[in-house]
Amino acid sequence: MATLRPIEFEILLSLAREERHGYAIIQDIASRGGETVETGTLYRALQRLTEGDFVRPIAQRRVGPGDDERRQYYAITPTGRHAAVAEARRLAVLVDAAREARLLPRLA
Amino acid sequence: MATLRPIEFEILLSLAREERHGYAIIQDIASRGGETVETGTLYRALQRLTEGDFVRPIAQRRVGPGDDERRQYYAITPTGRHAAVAEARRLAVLVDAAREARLLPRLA
DNA sequence: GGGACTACGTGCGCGGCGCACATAGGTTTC
DNA sequence: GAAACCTATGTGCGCCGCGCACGTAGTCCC
Repeated sequence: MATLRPIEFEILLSLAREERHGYAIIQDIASRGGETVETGTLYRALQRLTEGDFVRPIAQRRVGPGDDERRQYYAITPTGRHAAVAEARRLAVLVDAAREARLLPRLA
Repeated sequence: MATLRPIEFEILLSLAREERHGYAIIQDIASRGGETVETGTLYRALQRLTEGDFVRPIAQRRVGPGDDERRQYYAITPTGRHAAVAEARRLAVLVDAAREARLLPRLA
Protein backbone atom coordinates (compact mmCIF):
# COMPACT_ATOMS: atom_id res chain seq x y z
CA MET A 1 0.00 0.00 0.00
CA ALA A 2 1.00 3.56 -0.47
CA THR A 3 2.23 5.72 2.37
CA LEU A 4 -0.23 6.48 5.12
CA ARG A 5 -1.81 9.92 5.01
CA PRO A 6 -0.90 12.14 7.95
CA ILE A 7 -4.36 11.88 9.46
CA GLU A 8 -4.31 8.10 9.11
CA PHE A 9 -1.02 7.85 10.95
CA GLU A 10 -2.35 10.08 13.73
CA ILE A 11 -5.32 7.78 14.14
CA LEU A 12 -3.19 4.63 14.22
CA LEU A 13 -0.85 6.28 16.70
CA SER A 14 -3.79 7.15 18.89
CA LEU A 15 -5.18 3.63 18.73
CA ALA A 16 -1.77 2.02 19.29
CA ARG A 17 -1.91 3.30 22.87
CA GLU A 18 -5.43 2.18 23.60
CA GLU A 19 -8.78 1.45 22.03
CA ARG A 20 -10.70 4.62 21.42
CA HIS A 21 -13.89 5.90 19.85
CA GLY A 22 -13.91 8.55 17.13
CA TYR A 23 -14.52 11.59 19.23
CA ALA A 24 -11.81 10.55 21.70
CA ILE A 25 -9.36 10.26 18.79
CA ILE A 26 -10.17 13.83 17.79
CA GLN A 27 -9.46 15.05 21.30
CA ASP A 28 -6.29 12.99 21.56
CA ILE A 29 -4.89 14.44 18.33
CA ALA A 30 -5.89 17.93 19.40
CA SER A 31 -4.10 17.48 22.72
CA ARG A 32 -0.87 16.55 20.98
CA GLY A 33 -0.62 18.94 18.05
CA GLY A 34 -2.32 22.23 17.51
CA GLU A 35 -4.27 21.20 14.44
CA THR A 36 -7.97 20.55 14.91
CA VAL A 37 -9.19 17.51 13.00
CA GLU A 38 -12.54 18.04 11.32
CA THR A 39 -15.17 15.41 12.08
CA GLY A 40 -15.79 14.73 8.40
CA THR A 41 -12.10 14.12 7.85
CA LEU A 42 -11.80 11.78 10.82
CA TYR A 43 -14.82 9.55 10.35
CA ARG A 44 -14.09 9.10 6.67
CA ALA A 45 -10.45 8.27 7.44
CA LEU A 46 -11.70 5.70 9.96
CA GLN A 47 -13.85 4.18 7.22
CA ARG A 48 -10.84 3.90 4.90
CA LEU A 49 -8.70 2.37 7.64
CA THR A 50 -11.43 -0.13 8.44
CA GLU A 51 -11.79 -1.12 4.79
CA GLY A 52 -8.03 -1.57 4.52
CA ASP A 53 -7.96 -3.72 7.68
CA PHE A 54 -5.71 -1.28 9.52
CA VAL A 55 -8.37 -0.79 12.14
CA ARG A 56 -11.19 -2.92 13.48
CA PRO A 57 -14.45 -1.70 15.01
CA ILE A 58 -15.08 -3.33 18.37
CA ALA A 59 -18.45 -5.00 18.52
CA GLN A 60 -19.60 -4.34 22.02
CA ARG A 61 -18.59 -2.52 25.12
CA ARG A 62 -19.57 -2.73 28.73
CA VAL A 63 -21.79 0.22 29.49
CA GLY A 64 -20.72 1.59 32.82
CA PRO A 65 -21.34 5.00 34.33
CA GLY A 66 -19.94 7.66 32.05
CA ASP A 67 -20.08 5.45 29.00
CA ASP A 68 -21.95 6.80 26.02
CA GLU A 69 -23.71 4.09 24.05
CA ARG A 70 -23.42 6.11 20.87
CA ARG A 71 -19.69 5.52 20.92
CA GLN A 72 -18.09 3.23 18.35
CA TYR A 73 -14.76 1.95 19.60
CA TYR A 74 -11.89 0.96 17.33
CA ALA A 75 -8.79 -1.17 17.80
CA ILE A 76 -5.61 -1.26 15.72
CA THR A 77 -4.97 -4.49 13.78
CA PRO A 78 -1.60 -6.20 13.19
CA THR A 79 -1.66 -4.81 9.65
CA GLY A 80 -2.30 -1.35 11.02
CA ARG A 81 0.46 -1.65 13.58
CA HIS A 82 2.90 -2.77 10.90
CA ALA A 83 2.04 0.18 8.71
CA ALA A 84 2.30 2.57 11.65
CA VAL A 85 5.76 1.26 12.55
CA ALA A 86 6.93 1.75 8.97
CA GLU A 87 5.58 5.29 8.90
CA ALA A 88 7.08 6.10 12.31
CA ARG A 89 10.48 4.95 11.06
CA ARG A 90 10.12 7.10 7.96
CA LEU A 91 9.30 10.14 10.10
CA ALA A 92 12.21 9.44 12.43
CA VAL A 93 14.56 9.47 9.45
CA LEU A 94 13.01 12.76 8.38
CA VAL A 95 13.52 14.29 11.82
CA ASP A 96 17.15 13.16 11.76
CA ALA A 97 17.55 14.82 8.39
CA ALA A 98 16.05 17.99 9.87
CA ARG A 99 18.68 17.90 12.61
CA GLU A 100 21.44 17.50 10.05
CA ALA A 101 20.03 20.49 8.20
CA ARG A 102 20.13 22.39 11.49
CA LEU A 103 16.41 22.97 11.54
CA LEU A 104 16.38 21.27 14.94
CA PRO A 105 19.09 21.26 17.60
CA ARG A 106 21.07 18.05 17.93
CA LEU A 107 20.27 16.08 21.06
CA ALA A 108 17.23 17.98 22.17
CA MET B 1 -0.69 29.36 7.34
CA ALA B 2 -1.89 25.83 7.49
CA THR B 3 0.46 22.92 8.04
CA LEU B 4 2.93 22.18 5.30
CA ARG B 5 2.07 19.29 3.05
CA PRO B 6 4.50 16.36 3.31
CA ILE B 7 5.95 17.05 -0.12
CA GLU B 8 6.42 20.71 0.73
CA PHE B 9 8.33 19.88 3.89
CA GLU B 10 10.54 17.48 1.96
CA ILE B 11 11.39 20.23 -0.48
CA LEU B 12 12.16 22.78 2.24
CA LEU B 13 14.27 20.20 4.03
CA SER B 14 16.19 19.56 0.86
CA LEU B 15 16.75 23.26 0.22
CA ALA B 16 17.69 23.93 3.85
CA ARG B 17 20.89 22.02 3.23
CA GLU B 18 21.80 23.73 0.01
CA GLU B 19 20.36 25.45 -3.02
CA ARG B 20 19.09 22.97 -5.53
CA HIS B 21 17.23 22.76 -8.82
CA GLY B 22 14.01 20.78 -9.23
CA TYR B 23 15.43 17.59 -10.60
CA ALA B 24 18.10 17.49 -7.89
CA ILE B 25 15.37 17.82 -5.25
CA ILE B 26 13.62 14.78 -6.73
CA GLN B 27 16.81 12.77 -6.51
CA ASP B 28 17.54 14.00 -2.99
CA ILE B 29 14.11 12.94 -1.73
CA ALA B 30 14.39 9.61 -3.51
CA SER B 31 17.78 8.98 -1.87
CA ARG B 32 16.30 9.51 1.60
CA GLY B 33 12.96 7.76 1.54
CA GLY B 34 11.70 5.08 -0.78
CA GLU B 35 8.88 7.11 -2.27
CA THR B 36 9.42 8.45 -5.76
CA VAL B 37 8.19 11.99 -6.23
CA GLU B 38 6.40 12.55 -9.51
CA THR B 39 7.65 15.46 -11.58
CA GLY B 40 4.18 17.00 -11.83
CA THR B 41 3.83 16.88 -8.06
CA LEU B 42 7.21 18.47 -7.45
CA TYR B 43 7.18 21.33 -9.91
CA ARG B 44 3.68 22.35 -8.86
CA ALA B 45 4.67 22.20 -5.20
CA LEU B 46 7.64 24.43 -6.05
CA GLN B 47 5.24 26.90 -7.65
CA ARG B 48 3.08 26.97 -4.51
CA LEU B 49 6.11 27.42 -2.27
CA THR B 50 7.36 30.24 -4.46
CA GLU B 51 3.99 31.99 -4.38
CA GLY B 52 3.88 31.67 -0.59
CA ASP B 53 7.41 33.09 -0.27
CA PHE B 54 8.76 29.90 1.30
CA VAL B 55 11.17 29.48 -1.56
CA ARG B 56 12.87 31.86 -3.94
CA PRO B 57 14.07 31.09 -7.47
CA ILE B 58 17.67 32.11 -7.94
CA ALA B 59 18.12 34.45 -10.86
CA GLN B 60 21.44 33.42 -12.30
CA ARG B 61 24.05 30.79 -11.90
CA ARG B 62 27.59 30.41 -13.01
CA VAL B 63 27.63 28.01 -15.92
CA GLY B 64 30.62 25.79 -15.43
CA PRO B 65 31.36 22.36 -16.84
CA GLY B 66 28.60 19.98 -15.89
CA ASP B 67 26.09 22.74 -15.34
CA ASP B 68 22.88 22.48 -17.28
CA GLU B 69 21.48 25.85 -18.27
CA ARG B 70 17.97 24.48 -18.20
CA ARG B 71 18.23 24.18 -14.43
CA GLN B 72 16.22 26.51 -12.25
CA TYR B 73 17.79 26.76 -8.81
CA TYR B 74 15.82 27.54 -5.67
CA ALA B 75 16.78 28.81 -2.23
CA ILE B 76 14.81 28.61 1.02
CA THR B 77 13.61 31.95 2.43
CA PRO B 78 13.44 32.99 6.11
CA THR B 79 9.69 32.38 5.98
CA GLY B 80 10.29 28.94 4.55
CA ARG B 81 12.91 28.13 7.15
CA HIS B 82 10.58 29.21 9.93
CA ALA B 83 7.78 27.00 8.61
CA ALA B 84 10.18 24.08 8.19
CA VAL B 85 11.38 24.41 11.78
CA ALA B 86 7.80 24.41 13.05
CA GLU B 87 6.97 21.34 11.00
CA ALA B 88 10.15 19.54 12.09
CA ARG B 89 9.22 20.17 15.72
CA ARG B 90 5.74 18.82 15.11
CA LEU B 91 7.17 15.68 13.54
CA ALA B 92 9.64 15.24 16.40
CA VAL B 93 6.73 15.32 18.86
CA LEU B 94 4.97 12.73 16.72
CA VAL B 95 8.00 10.47 16.71
CA ASP B 96 8.26 10.78 20.48
CA ALA B 97 4.61 9.80 20.74
CA ALA B 98 5.35 6.80 18.53
CA ARG B 99 8.08 5.76 20.96
CA GLU B 100 5.72 6.08 23.89
CA ALA B 101 3.24 3.93 22.01
CA ARG B 102 6.06 1.40 21.52
CA LEU B 103 5.90 1.65 17.78
CA LEU B 104 9.57 2.55 17.88
CA PRO B 105 12.23 1.43 20.35
CA ARG B 106 13.25 4.00 22.94
CA LEU B 107 16.70 5.45 22.37
CA ALA B 108 17.29 4.09 18.91
C1' DG C 1 19.18 4.86 -34.13
C1' DG C 2 17.15 3.30 -30.20
C1' DG C 3 17.19 3.74 -25.44
C1' DA C 4 18.24 5.89 -21.06
C1' DC C 5 19.11 10.03 -18.42
C1' DT C 6 18.61 14.96 -17.40
C1' DA C 7 15.39 18.84 -16.92
C1' DC C 8 11.12 21.31 -16.86
C1' DG C 9 6.41 21.51 -17.63
C1' DT C 10 1.05 20.75 -18.78
C1' DG C 11 -3.58 18.01 -19.02
C1' DC C 12 -6.78 15.17 -16.93
C1' DG C 13 -9.36 12.65 -13.57
C1' DC C 14 -9.81 10.76 -8.95
C1' DG C 15 -10.26 11.39 -4.33
C1' DG C 16 -9.12 13.48 0.24
C1' DC C 17 -10.10 17.28 2.90
C1' DG C 18 -12.37 21.63 4.83
C1' DC C 19 -16.66 23.60 5.72
C1' DA C 20 -21.31 23.39 6.51
C1' DC C 21 -25.09 21.00 8.09
C1' DA C 22 -28.13 17.12 10.35
C1' DT C 23 -29.30 14.68 14.49
C1' DA C 24 -29.73 14.25 19.31
C1' DG C 25 -29.12 13.79 24.38
C1' DG C 26 -26.73 15.95 28.30
C1' DT C 27 -24.86 19.87 30.85
C1' DT C 28 -23.68 24.50 31.76
C1' DT C 29 -24.65 29.48 31.69
C1' DC C 30 -27.39 33.78 32.14
C1' DG D 1 -36.10 28.01 30.92
C1' DA D 2 -33.88 29.09 26.93
C1' DA D 3 -29.72 29.62 24.74
C1' DA D 4 -25.32 27.95 24.26
C1' DC D 5 -22.11 24.41 24.41
C1' DC D 6 -20.31 19.62 24.67
C1' DT D 7 -20.50 14.83 23.27
C1' DA D 8 -20.97 11.71 19.34
C1' DT D 9 -21.46 10.18 14.60
C1' DG D 10 -22.32 11.02 10.03
C1' DT D 11 -23.46 13.14 5.02
C1' DG D 12 -23.17 16.72 1.04
C1' DC D 13 -20.56 19.68 -1.66
C1' DG D 14 -16.83 21.90 -3.89
C1' DC D 15 -11.96 22.87 -4.22
C1' DC D 16 -7.50 21.42 -5.28
C1' DG D 17 -3.49 18.41 -4.60
C1' DC D 18 -1.67 14.42 -6.48
C1' DG D 19 -0.67 10.32 -9.65
C1' DC D 20 -0.27 9.15 -14.27
C1' DA D 21 0.49 10.15 -18.81
C1' DC D 22 2.43 12.89 -22.15
C1' DG D 23 5.27 16.79 -24.42
C1' DT D 24 9.73 18.92 -25.39
C1' DA D 25 14.51 18.76 -25.84
C1' DG D 26 19.45 18.11 -25.16
C1' DT D 27 23.21 14.57 -23.99
C1' DC D 28 25.37 10.25 -23.74
C1' DC D 29 26.08 5.34 -24.67
C1' DC D 30 26.34 0.98 -27.24
